[in-house]
Order: sequence, then structure tokens, then C-alpha cells
Amino acid sequence: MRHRTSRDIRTANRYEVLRQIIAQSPTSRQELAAATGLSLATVATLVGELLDLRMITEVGFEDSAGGRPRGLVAVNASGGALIGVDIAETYVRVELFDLGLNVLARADEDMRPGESRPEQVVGHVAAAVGSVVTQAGVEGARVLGVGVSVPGQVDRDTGVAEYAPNWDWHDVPLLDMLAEHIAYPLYLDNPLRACAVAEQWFGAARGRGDAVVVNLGTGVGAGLVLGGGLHRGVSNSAGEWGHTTLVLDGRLCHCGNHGCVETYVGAPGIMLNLRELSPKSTLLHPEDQTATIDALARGVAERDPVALKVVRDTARYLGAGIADLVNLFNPQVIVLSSWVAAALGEPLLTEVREAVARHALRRPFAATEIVLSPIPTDPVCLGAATFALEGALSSIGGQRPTRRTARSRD
Amino acid sequence: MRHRTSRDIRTANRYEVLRQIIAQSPTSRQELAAATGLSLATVATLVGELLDLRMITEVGFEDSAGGRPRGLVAVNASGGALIGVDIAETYVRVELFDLGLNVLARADEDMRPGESRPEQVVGHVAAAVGSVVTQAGVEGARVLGVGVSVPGQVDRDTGVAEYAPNWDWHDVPLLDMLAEHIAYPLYLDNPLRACAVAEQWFGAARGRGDAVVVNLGTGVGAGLVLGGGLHRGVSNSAGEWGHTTLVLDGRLCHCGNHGCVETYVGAPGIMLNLRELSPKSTLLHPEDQTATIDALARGVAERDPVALKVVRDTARYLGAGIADLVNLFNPQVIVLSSWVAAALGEPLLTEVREAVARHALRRPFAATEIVLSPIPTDPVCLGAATFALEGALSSIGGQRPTRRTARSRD
DNA sequence: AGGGGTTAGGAAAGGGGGTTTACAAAGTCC
DNA sequence: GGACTTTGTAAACCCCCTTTCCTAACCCCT
Repeated sequence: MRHRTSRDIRTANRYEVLRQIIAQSPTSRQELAAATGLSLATVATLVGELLDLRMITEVGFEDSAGGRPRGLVAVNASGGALIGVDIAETYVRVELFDLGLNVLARADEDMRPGESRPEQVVGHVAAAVGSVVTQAGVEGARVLGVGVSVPGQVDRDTGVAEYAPNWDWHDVPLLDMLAEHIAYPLYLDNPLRACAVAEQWFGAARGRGDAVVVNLGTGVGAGLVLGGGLHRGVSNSAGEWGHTTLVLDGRLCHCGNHGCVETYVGAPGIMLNLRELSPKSTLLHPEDQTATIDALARGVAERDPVALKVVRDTARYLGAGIADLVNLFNPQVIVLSSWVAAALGEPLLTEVREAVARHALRRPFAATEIVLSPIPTDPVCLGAATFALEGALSSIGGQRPTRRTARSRD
Repeated sequence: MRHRTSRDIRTANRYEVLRQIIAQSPTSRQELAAATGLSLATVATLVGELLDLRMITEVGFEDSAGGRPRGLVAVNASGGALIGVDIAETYVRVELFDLGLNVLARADEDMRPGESRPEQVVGHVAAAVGSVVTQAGVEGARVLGVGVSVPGQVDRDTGVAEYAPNWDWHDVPLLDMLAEHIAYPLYLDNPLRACAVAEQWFGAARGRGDAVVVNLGTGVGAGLVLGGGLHRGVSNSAGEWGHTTLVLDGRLCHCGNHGCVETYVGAPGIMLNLRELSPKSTLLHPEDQTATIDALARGVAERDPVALKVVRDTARYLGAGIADLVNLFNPQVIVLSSWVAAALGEPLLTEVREAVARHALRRPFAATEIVLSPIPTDPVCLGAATFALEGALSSIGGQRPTRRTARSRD
């Protein structure tokens, strides 16, 4: 249990100020102070730091009520680039962002079922990272860092993928291997936490002390934002909500247990819900999760009774599971994220809200918002890039206090 | 989302030092520095503060390896008194502690089923508090504070019991009402968090950053110690684990939901497990939870097959539920607390460990210890008193720096 | 008995951090 | 052009922790 130091306070405040600037660009120091609750002096110092780092720039002035005009600052989009890497079971996706977190370039690499050796995956990642840097035409020096998300349990400090169930990896020194191909600072974590941090910085969890980001994809999990920070647990594997028991002695899960949430609301689980209801439905595309979920979404839009029923059943399971999260964590907001949530959208959300209302305790439920993720792009890449951003912001504390040298503002 | 300030660091360190002193009295500054990871200078300042407050005293010297002997400090048991109040459905229990957290006096007041009005409860509390102060013969001035635990949802800042399901209280200004009868500083919270804080200070969660305290009584809940602090949630109702769904469409719970954990592993749930297995068992004492649980415990000790089976069944439910906690929180330790856990003891623990092993993910499970609470007395009273202790320690930050006046050591 | 070695603990200096206060800068209004 | 307003920086201050220096207190050895 490491001690909290005053430096942590500084880092947290730096995060908060930059978050706020990214969220609302351009903005004034006054507004930042009001939004963050910090004093004007502190905001001014932090803004000065960020200006020195060229992460933001002064962009003009705003009339004040009869006095000196407010100076405005905005993200300096071209002040650097961040790269997010989403390693999944069947593909590697890499996105390059500017500092406004806009996607400048993207590269996808498909991985064949056989390609599961770490060396092969590392090769794909290196190729894709090289590709986005070339595409975006940024000089390498401007890349502030590369965040890598890999499913499973990782040690973010040593950069080791301790356990990745997809490929049966054990203690793969992924970051060291990548470092041989990639010269930028590297950061490792898993998709659950990537999505959580993306919501915390840019999504529905912004400014919320306690939030749970529910990830609905092929697998299912929850990213926990508690007390303003990511909760990681003692071995960095907190948030394994997908293997929570929802139905005692229920469906068999690949984890060996029965009745896991994932077997009912993960994409394969939803397919099973559909198959059990209507084995011959045309909505069902065996062997293709994405197609099936998309077909369901279209079906719901067209008021197809089978699709409606499947979504309702799924929402019922999901609602019971989310109600548990509401009761346990009493968060301000629960965010539904990842591709299944994005595909099924509002209809799912509505049903889920009703189901949660039935299962959760009244008062905690009343305190909790349930929303869809407002993030339009791949949240895993964005979150991974955010790890790189956080890394860049933390490391500046380490070096000397960056004495501001005569910064002219004309 | 309030900001963290440098004062919070000080308070946390103060807690840690005093915790350590209470745990191991007498002790030296050197040992404290090693145990807390703080510098010697900081430890010395904090120890000085506590000496000034008369919470600890210098008690002698210890030989060092050939140099100046180490000064030893110990809790000054008679330096003050703390009172913990445990308000439950059918009784009010009040205990008075010295600063070593030893029980000096105890008072129990039974409440008849009809007596549910706040005024009546307040009357009982006031009477019992008066009683323990008289019994212990301490001067009133030495009482540092009174911690009150009431089941349900409370607002600890305003001292309002927002919702107490036992008596259908809504927004009762409990602390204001008590303040008319009790002149000491008052602190309000609920039994879940009281047990958690008791474990954090004096029990199995000491020194652990992440711990879950599972409360097994008539009701069931979990106190969450995350990142070294209590997690309260946005409306101070985090930890309502008892109403987590364990069996979809299972037993009806008084909360209106089906299949809640509480209906299987709360005392009434265990009685139902017994009744379903063997309706005419002599172990069953209808209308008397305590007697039934005690009978079960004796039955297990005597290898009664029915008792063994009931405990095994209960442990199976409990294990599935606790496995969810292991997966979600990835804590260092899970503590089983409250009277049902104490009564069923080791046999329950053994079965629970096996059941959790079957349900939880392998790696998080390997990182988590599961233990019985080592606290021998009523953990709720102890925890409530601890709230008063924490209050006394926090408030000293507010006043002036207590300039140390010539403290002679002869 | 008196010095040298060793360890404990206090006092002062130093480096972070945040806030308050004072003041210069840059406008508006009369 | 002067008075008023508002912004933003600089300086002073308080809090916190650590490092460094020095004295206190004890041991051992001569």
C-alpha cells in the first residue's frame, strides 16, 4: 500500500485541468478554476505548465464584464500525437490521435486463428504502429507515447501480460518485446480499464467520482472508477464482472463455472438467447457474432417480435447484473460501452433501465444514472491512448520544474 | 467530488501511526517508521502530537544495539474514553472503551417490537450512554466522542438517518435528537461500515489497501475498504451486497426482489435452508434465529449430518456470492464478520473457501485470503467507537498546531 | 574515570503543493 | 483623461514530508 504524496495531488489536478480543456476548448482560466474548484493561482500555474509542454496554446481573448479580457487557451492539437493499440482475439487495431483526441490515422491487422504466438502479435502491432505514423505524417519525435490494451491480466508496471486466456499466454514480457520495435514510451493495460479511463476523460464518467463502465462485447467486464481513480485491485484484475454468478447452476461458461453473467449477455450469450427462443430465426448467423447482433438491432428497429423478445430477455439478465453493481457500488453513473452496447443502443438501454429498476434497491437506483457511452470511436484505442497521455503528464513531474523562460504572447 | 488536500495526507498518516501503536504497544519511533514507511522525522512529529493529546504516553526505554536507547510509547488507556452505540432492530447495545479499545462498560437495552418511534430509540440510547459513563466512572470530560450505528442509509455529515427499513424511518434527524441528551461529539454511520472500519483498524484488514468485510447477521452486507479508505458511494449506501441476485427468480426477499444473497445466507435464510432439508429437525427453533444458529454450530461440532449438510449448503451459496466479490474487487482479504460468522466459525470458513475456489477465477482467488474476523467483541460497537476516534483525530487538524510546551520526561 | 564509537531523536533547512494577498496589466465607462 | 473593473502574475504564507545536521544518551575500551 504505497503512500499518497503531495505530488499525487498535483498530478490529479493536472489531469483534471487538461481534461476540462479538452472537453471545452477554448476556455479561460476563470472557467477552469470554477470547473475544477482550484484557486486561480493554481490553475494559472498548471496552465503555464501545459503551455510550456506545448500541449495547449493561447488562442485569443474573450470579453469580460467591463474589465480586462480573459485569455483563452485551447488544446494544441498538433502539439503531439498519441497512439492507442487494441489487441483483440482476431485483430489488432491501432489509432493515432492528436492531442484533441481526434483520430488522425488508423490501421487494422487481422490475425488468423493460428497466429497466437506473442512474436506474431508483436509483429502485427509493430507494423500497424509504423503504418499510422507514416499515414499521419507526423515526425516520430512528436509521438508522446503508445498505449497498448491486451485482454486478460497484466502487470502495468513491468509491462508483462501475466495471463491472456484468449491465447493461453502466461507471463509474456509484452512491453519489452514491443520496445525492440517501437521507440516511443509504452504503456500496458487491459481493455476494461482502457474503456473506463476513456469514459473518465472524455465520456459519461467525466467529473464523476464513482462510475462503473460496463463493457459489452464478446466478453463482458466492468471498469471501476472509484473515488476519482481507477480501482485495480491487488493483482490488477478487479472488474471481472463477466464471471459473476447470475444464475446458480446456469449455463456453462468457458471459465469452468456455471451461470456467469457473460454467458447470458456477452455476444455469444445473446446468440444463445436467440437460438433458445427461435432456433431457426433468420436473424441468427452462426459463427458470426457481429452479423447476428447487427441483425438483431435491425430487427428491433423493424419491430420484429423475435428480436424484441431477445433484447428484452437479454436486458433482463443484464438488468439483474447491473442492479448488483448499483447496490454494491452506489455509483453516480453506469456507462454501457463496447460494440454490443453501441449496436443495440437505445432499445437495449430502455429495457435495461426498467430491469434494473425492478432488481435494484430503490434509493441507490435513484442516485444512479444509466447511460450509453457517448464515445463515437473505438473506446479501447481511445483509452489506450489516454494511458499514454496520462503517462506523459505524470512524467513531467519527475524532471526539473521547467522554469518558464520568457514566453512572449504575441 | 471534493478535492484531496495535503491535510488528508496528514490525517491518514496520523491514523496509521495510532493504529500501529494500538496494535503493538509499547513500540518505538523507529519501529513505527519502519512499519508505516514514513520518515523518522514525520513519525516523531505525529508521535509528538499524540503525546500532546495525551492519547499515548512515554513508557520507558528499550536497549538499542549499543547506542542511545529507544524511547517507547504506548497507548494511554486512561487518556480518554470512546463510546460505541449499536442500534439494532430489537436492542440497543452501548459499550464504553478506553483508548486501547478495551471494553470498560456495557449496557444493553431491549426494545419491544412496538417501540419503533425515533423518540423511543433515542431515549434508550441516552439511557444506555448515561449508564456506561456512570459504570465506568470516567469524568464526562474525558469522553472523546460517541459513534452511533444505525442500520440503513444514513447521511453521516448531517447526521440524518435517511432510511431505516426496520422501522420505516425516513429522514430522521437522529444526531440532532441525540444531541439534546448527549453532550459529547456524535458521529453517525451504519453497521456495515462500522464493521469495516473495525477490521481496518483492529482486525484482519489492518494494513491492507483493499479488503471486503462480509457481514453475516440477520441481514447481510459488505463493507468495502478500497485504496486504504472506506468506499461509501454517492449516496452513502455502497456495500448492499445482501440484495445482490444470486439465483435469478429464486426466493422472495423482503426487498421485493427474488433470489437475493440475503435470503440464502442471512440467519433467516439459513433457517430456511434447514427447514427445506429437514422440516422437523430438532435443530430448528422457529422464531429464534440465535438459538437455531447456535444449535447448528453445536450440531456441526457433533458431526450431525443434517447440520453438516445445512452448513455445506449455506457455504455453497455464500461461496458463490463471495466469489463474485473476489472477481469484482480483487481484494487482498475477505473478512467474515458478525454473529452468524462467529457462531459457525471454522467449519463454515473451510466450506466457504472450497466453494469460493470452485466459483471464482483462479488468479484473483489466489491473491485473496478469506478469514474469520479476529475481533472478539461486538464489532459494530467497536467500529462505531472507532468513528469517534477518527473524528477526534481529524478535528485536531482544525485547531492551532498545539505548540508543544516543555514536556519533561522524568 | 574518561574518551571514542554508536544509535536515537530533535531542530533546521529544503522541496512540493495550494491559497491568499498585493499589484500590474488591460480593458470599459463617464 | 481619470475612475472603475476584471484578469493574471508574483510574492508571501501555510501545510506536509524528507534530508541533513547536531546533540543526547548509552556502550565499550583503555
